Amino acid sequence: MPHTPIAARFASAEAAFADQLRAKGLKNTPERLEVLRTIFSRHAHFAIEDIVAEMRRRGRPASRATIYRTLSLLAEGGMIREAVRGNGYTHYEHVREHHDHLLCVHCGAVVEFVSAEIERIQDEICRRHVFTPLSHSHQINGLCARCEGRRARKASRP
Amino acid sequence: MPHTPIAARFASAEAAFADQLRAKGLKNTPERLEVLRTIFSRHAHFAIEDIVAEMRRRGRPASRATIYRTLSLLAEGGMIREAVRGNGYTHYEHVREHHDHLLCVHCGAVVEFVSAEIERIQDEICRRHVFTPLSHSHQINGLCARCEGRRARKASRP
DNA sequence: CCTGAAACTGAGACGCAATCTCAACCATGC
DNA sequence: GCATGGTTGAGATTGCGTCTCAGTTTCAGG
Repeated sequence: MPHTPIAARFASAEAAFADQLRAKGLKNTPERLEVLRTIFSRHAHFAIEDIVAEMRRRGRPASRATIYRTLSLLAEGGMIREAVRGNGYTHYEHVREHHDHLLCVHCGAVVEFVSAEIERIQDEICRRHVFTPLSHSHQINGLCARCEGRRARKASRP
Repeated sequence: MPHTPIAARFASAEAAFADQLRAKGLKNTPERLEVLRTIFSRHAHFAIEDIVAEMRRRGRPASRATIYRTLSLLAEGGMIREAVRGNGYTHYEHVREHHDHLLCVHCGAVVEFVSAEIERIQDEICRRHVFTPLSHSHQINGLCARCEGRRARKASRP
């Protein structure tokens, strides 16, 4: 196993997960480890089906129940989070530095954005409402430059 | 702040809805009108079940299918919008001035908030990405004061 | 007013993501 | 050994939301 940045993050995630499990008196099982590895080895955004498929491909299949359970644990531990809801099922993503999403409703493109200022204001709002934030989703739906251009070119209704 | 002219908005919503239906060659039925009235007569936020229950109480029951269909039409016409997703089912709300939501993941309570500053930053972000915003959802999930207190009390005796 | 084509409704079947159940299965400590 | 207590997976279950289709209603044009 080479010492790349990816491998490093990978290892620390494994360690963090192990700690979390130990702290709760839960067991560090091959299945759980494999879910973690599958997620962190490649996917930035992913749906459950991606994980199911990839684990099967790797010859380490796990049941949906186990994957859902592990995903909950990982989300609890702050290593992944629900990213985008809509269109039927939920997408997750690694937790990296925080960011939000622009979603093109026409072509489905996703652009990430970050705004420290928005984060700050959110905290302020939560304080004002005596509310303990756990997560948030901030998603702007609209048209990316290309799709907007394409639509403008077409004649629009009167 | 002036008192909201509920009756006026009500009438204009009916007219707007009628126009929308006519424009699409759809029919203005008692069921549709009743769904509109039920929504606008009281509910700021509501789930489908609220509408089902209230229409039954009023002696004008409608099937879930009809209600879902009408809700889609109203959303299309911009009179209501999906407000909060999570905890299983979707909440809708009237379209009024814009605002966003705090959702208590424990008891399901919803608090609204507005931030002109956040709106401004969003516009700025869209400009920077040459993105045409159509709608957005901004939702902070966490624990309201009451649920946080309850949890803290419980945690003190594991 | 009629009348018929087209749209609408309701009951229930269905689809589907997510959750739950439970018996068999470890891993660990005594 | 074997008892304890968490884990797994297959499949059942839940529950929101959508779809189907036969019977009903609307409304423009006669």
